[in-house]
Amino acid sequence: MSIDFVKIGEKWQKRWEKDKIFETNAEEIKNIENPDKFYITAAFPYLNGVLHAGHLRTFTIPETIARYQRMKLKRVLWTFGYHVSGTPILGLAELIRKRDKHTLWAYNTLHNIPMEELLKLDNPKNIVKYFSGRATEAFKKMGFSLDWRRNFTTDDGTFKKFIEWQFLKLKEKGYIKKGSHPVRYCPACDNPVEDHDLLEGEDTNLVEYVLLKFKIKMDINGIEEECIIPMATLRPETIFGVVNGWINPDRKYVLIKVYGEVEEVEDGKDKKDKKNKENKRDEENRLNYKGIWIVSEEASEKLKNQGRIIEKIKEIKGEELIGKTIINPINNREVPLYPAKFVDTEIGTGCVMSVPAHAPYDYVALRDYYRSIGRELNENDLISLINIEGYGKYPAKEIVEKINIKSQDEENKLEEATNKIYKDEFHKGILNENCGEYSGIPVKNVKDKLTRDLIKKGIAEILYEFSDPKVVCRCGCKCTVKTVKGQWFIAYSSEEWKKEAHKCVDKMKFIPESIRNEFHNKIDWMKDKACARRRGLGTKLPFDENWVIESLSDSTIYMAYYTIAKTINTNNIKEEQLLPELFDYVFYGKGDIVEISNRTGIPKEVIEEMRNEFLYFYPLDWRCSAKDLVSNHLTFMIFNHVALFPEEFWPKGIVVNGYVTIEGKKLSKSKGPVLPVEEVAQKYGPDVGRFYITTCAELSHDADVKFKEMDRVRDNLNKFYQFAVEVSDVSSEGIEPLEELSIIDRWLLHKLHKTIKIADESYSEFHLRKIGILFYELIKDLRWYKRRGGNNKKLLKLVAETWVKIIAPITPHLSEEIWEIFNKEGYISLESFPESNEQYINEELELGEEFIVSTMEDIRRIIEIAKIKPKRIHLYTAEYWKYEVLKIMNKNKDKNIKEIMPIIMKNPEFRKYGKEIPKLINELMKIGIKPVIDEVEILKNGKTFLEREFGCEIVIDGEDKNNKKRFSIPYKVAIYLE
RNA sequence: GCGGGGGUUGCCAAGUCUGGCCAAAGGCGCUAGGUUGAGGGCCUAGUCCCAUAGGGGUUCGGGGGUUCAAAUCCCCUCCCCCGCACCA
Repeated sequence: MSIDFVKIGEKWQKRWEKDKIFETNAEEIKNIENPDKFYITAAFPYLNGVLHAGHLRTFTIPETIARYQRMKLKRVLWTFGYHVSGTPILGLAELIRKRDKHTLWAYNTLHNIPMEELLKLDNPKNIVKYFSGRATEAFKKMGFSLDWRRNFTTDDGTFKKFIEWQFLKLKEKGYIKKGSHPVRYCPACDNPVEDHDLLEGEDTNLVEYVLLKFKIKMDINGIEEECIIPMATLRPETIFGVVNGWINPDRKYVLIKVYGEVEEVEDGKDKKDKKNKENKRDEENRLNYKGIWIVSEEASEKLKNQGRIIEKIKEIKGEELIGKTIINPINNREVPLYPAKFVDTEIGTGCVMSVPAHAPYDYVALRDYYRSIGRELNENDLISLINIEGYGKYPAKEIVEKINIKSQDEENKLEEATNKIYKDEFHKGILNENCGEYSGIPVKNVKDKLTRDLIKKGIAEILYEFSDPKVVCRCGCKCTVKTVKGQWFIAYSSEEWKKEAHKCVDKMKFIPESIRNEFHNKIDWMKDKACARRRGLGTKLPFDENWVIESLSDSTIYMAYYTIAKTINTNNIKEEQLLPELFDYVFYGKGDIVEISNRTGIPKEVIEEMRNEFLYFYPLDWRCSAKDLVSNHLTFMIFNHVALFPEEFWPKGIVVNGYVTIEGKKLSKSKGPVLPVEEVAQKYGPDVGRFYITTCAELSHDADVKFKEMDRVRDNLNKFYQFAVEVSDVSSEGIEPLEELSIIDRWLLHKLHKTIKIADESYSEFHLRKIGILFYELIKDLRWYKRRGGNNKKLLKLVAETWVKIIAPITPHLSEEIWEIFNKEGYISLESFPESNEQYINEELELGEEFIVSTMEDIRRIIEIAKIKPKRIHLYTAEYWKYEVLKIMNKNKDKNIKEIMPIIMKNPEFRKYGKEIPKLINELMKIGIKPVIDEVEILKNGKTFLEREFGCEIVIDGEDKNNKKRFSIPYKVAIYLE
């Protein structure tokens, strides 16, 4: 007879729902400092598919903890919303509308959507509706104890009002900025390209080239004009060592007039001016003339894409530039332009500066060039700018000679040499006396500062380039880097904001603790984040309706919205009523409630309820998520909280779990496996799924779902059920007083109370795997108890009653079912967690059983090796003085052997065993320093048991046969088989 | 490159913070026995090598060190995974 986990799942879910036992309301606040509440959330799911095994793991963790805290009699707020902002849902709708074959296949088979239903999902609205329905279904089928009145999607009008309020506040605080921003762009599609729209080059990064504006005199229409020849480099510090420039003589270069746009500075105050600024005539005036530039033809396109307006004057061939003099803007040094074929005009500007002291390419190219004009390159031609340990003044020269590079054609060798030199110089190099005010600064620290300084002086600019030129859009066209103008940013780079965020991280709790540091690092790394996009679902920026708030930016403080969502939803409050003043009152207590009530048309009491819900449940106690959100969402959450809420409402803790794979395979929404949550519920039943997913791996580790192991979980839960059924008709009332219980009963009671204690701690530390281990231990203990002859029905019932509560947070349906079988009143979900009683905890009982086990193992071992079938087994406990030694060791646990030895030897009684003592101590160390137990008593008590086990007579401390007794030490009896 | 996490006995996976009960939990697989008379079953024992009395030997990516004692602490080194953003 076994239990149907699916059936009991449905049974109890129906009852819970009918009785609304998981709906939570704030209490009238008595003590804001320490209310009896517990507020936990998980990062809500993005709904472009069904919930999968990864969601199951991340969400079951807080679900279990919520149930545990409820049993600790806290008022628990635990609910879910759905994330639908951004472009993926739009993209999915598009694919379904186009009847994309792969998409239809994936959603039909992997996400389990009937084709008829699937074909209707050709617009975002239907997708949101469909998947939110499926998600809700999945949560319910897994028995999640959620307050559904607080559910919403990020596309709901009411939620959008909340986000508008958030962004207005951020702007007021000066954390919203406007600027330009480089993006990956497809010229054919005329659109920014997202990761999933790429055919090739997903791993490509943007690299910042520094353009150093060298001067050059050029003849234009008969007039000599001063032009700019921008040298592109990744190592701006080498500007101090330039001895010439390189031009590819065979390629096309252009002379262009370059204008930069004056950045519009948005300080949030001059909204009235804004309209004027957009006026065309004004735009002309905002152009900033930057002179005539000479760059490769390809580079001129890039400049155009990256915020410069250009006007072409004429084209020339590279060779026309050869031999001309260019002027280094940092020191006005005049150097010549030489030809070099290695110059790739597709990279940078097609103009390269030559630093032969530190760049192997330059060194070899210059040597080649000099040789072609009949002279030899020597050290006087080089300018050293970096001192580096292990190298002389001219590292490039050194390495070229060392690995014997003969000419520019030896590209592999040159590449190798360059990598080596760059790496060494970057990590170990220090700028030398040729670098003016920068001398003495390590290379690795100088780049940013120098670049900033040079830009400020007007002698440098930035040009973005892909780290790998092969970036191809889905349409087949090569992508470029384009600067988006007028982009809105959240100013996460702000130093004071970072300071607050660090402070918050310092105060928070983290599980695992090691991620705390990751948050600190991430905060330091934060740059301004583009927070709005041209398309996608979500909220429009309240102050610029051309932009939609980007999806990671509209989900940073929504936990605050959960607290009031119930009031908004149940009172059917309309979005128009949710004015910013209302949120100001609810979250800040600002403004006059009567006035706000009049303005919004929301009754005063309702507003007060919202205020109270927020005050009661905030701050958030725990935020749960998988580890992929650490570097984005979770960090943003911290930033936004510290910006928008006073310190007492900052989040208190973050829990991060690892990923999930299925039979070793990564999850994939489009390729599988997915393992929809509903499938787990239907195939295994909710409790089996919940137990497995919370206990199959350590929290922070990745978990690999193995179906076979899930079967085992089902078997073990079933075993527990059988055990409960067996004792269901006895009462746990009237168990004998402790002194009258048998050793093995006392042992079981000890184990039970110790387990409660450990389970309690484990739950509060999110150590759910431990609960699983304890559960398996219980099964093992019960087996041992029976084997040892234990059969106290009342006690067994007590164990069952206690354990059914201990695992209730993980297997609530099974627990309810057993609770009902036990004829208990009410729901176990609302019962209180068992409490451990110290009076039953006695470690010696456990040591005693371990002693029996190890004795049995020893006997069995001897039987096996000696191949004897004993007629009689003699057991000898150790001589008295050996226990005395162990006692001394127990008293001096903190001391090492060297220190203990003299303490023992101080006692003259032990001196006569002088030679034996060090050996004994060593052996005892091996066994471990355990308290002395009454071994004779324990053996006597277990005699019958041992005789049954071995099928022969056991003699304890009888006649010393074969002189065995002397080998006995504490915890290790001497054995003689007869 | 920067930042983070890892490498344990056939496999999965504890142990590492707080050195000694660590030849190293637990699970899977495998082997033997029992129970049962078939059907994902239960129980017991074994599963690095050697050993006819509980012993010995070699192990925890590799190398070195500290210590009476190291999977655990320190130094060096090799390998694997993840993140580096505007994308959820």
